[in-house]
Amino acid sequence: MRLTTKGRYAVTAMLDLAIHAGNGPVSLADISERQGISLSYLEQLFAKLRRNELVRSVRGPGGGYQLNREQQDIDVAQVIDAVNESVDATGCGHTGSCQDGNICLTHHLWCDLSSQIHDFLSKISLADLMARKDVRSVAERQNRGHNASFEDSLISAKVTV
Amino acid sequence: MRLTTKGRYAVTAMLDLAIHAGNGPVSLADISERQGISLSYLEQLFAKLRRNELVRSVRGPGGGYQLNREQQDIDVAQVIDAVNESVDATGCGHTGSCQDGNICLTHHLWCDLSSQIHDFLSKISLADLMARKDVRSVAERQNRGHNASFEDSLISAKVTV
DNA sequence: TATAAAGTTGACTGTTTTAGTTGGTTAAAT
DNA sequence: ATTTAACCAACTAAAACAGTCAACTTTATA
Ligand code: FES
Ligand code: FES
Repeated sequence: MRLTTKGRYAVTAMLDLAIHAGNGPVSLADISERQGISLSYLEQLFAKLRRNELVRSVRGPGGGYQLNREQQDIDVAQVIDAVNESVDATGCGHTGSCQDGNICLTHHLWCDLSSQIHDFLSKISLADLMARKDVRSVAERQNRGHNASFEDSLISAKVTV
Repeated sequence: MRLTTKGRYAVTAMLDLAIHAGNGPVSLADISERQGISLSYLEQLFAKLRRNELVRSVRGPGGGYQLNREQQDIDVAQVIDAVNESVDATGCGHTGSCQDGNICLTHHLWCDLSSQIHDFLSKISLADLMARKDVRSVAERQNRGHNASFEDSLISAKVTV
């Protein structure tokens, strides 16, 4: 199993997208600056997120990305799966064959663990994360010194630029 | 976070050790053959397991490794930690500083996930695994064609070779 | 219509980790 | 003395990770 910066970046970026939704599309350049993630790396990640239909893109000036579903309908497991191709703790991809075709001694343990992790992550939506106090305070900090504050972006929702 | 074959091998090997305990020390060569794990790789893993006092070694002919505690006092989390140095899902090592010194947007999420995984794995001991039907049947299969059957090894416990 | 902002794509790179291998050296039992 | 097996250190091939770079397409707007 691998949960590295790739998956973490993806979730962080999606959360950033959720937080700054309402002002039209969010550009990767903005996310890059706010979250400190390489722009080119974000491009790779969003290519996968788009293929998995978690985001949609708007090209051209003023373009960027938007969530393709409601915030409560996107959970963390989906995001990680999209960039990571599975949060699987088994060595056999659930086929039960890492002992020259046979099941190994600990196969069921890793199956259990996998579903444990997946359950936990799939119960957390972007909306849930948005509601957390710690997330909101970090988001506010990140917006200080930028074009718009967090409060602004909440208030000015739907106002065309 | 990383849970790869390294951690899986370690748990599998420890479980093999637990299953074949009672006949005196178990050699890495036996584990290697039964579990299909490279002998040299096992040596590296057991060096770490020994440093973490999960196993003790007996050198010389007839030597090998033994569990250093009761089976119910060794849990899966301890084994993985020993070879992996932490099952940590955060990018900052719990220090809260992967945003140039500051806490990132998703820090708490990864902290929660880390403790979730650790909790799950630390509640499973080698004794628990031994008791599982799927483990016992795999162990029996692995012992067919070898020097001693699983039943034998249970019965002939304490009988010096 | 020209320009610039943005997404899209592919190839490329340095580093780290994995999963080993090779080749020895001790320690203990026969 | 020989054999068995743990111990140890250095090395390696392959993969994954994290990121860069360059070229291209689409589209808003001046
Ligand atoms: S992990 Fe599935 S067979 Fe080993
Ligand atoms: S994961 Fe801890 S600060 Fe980002």
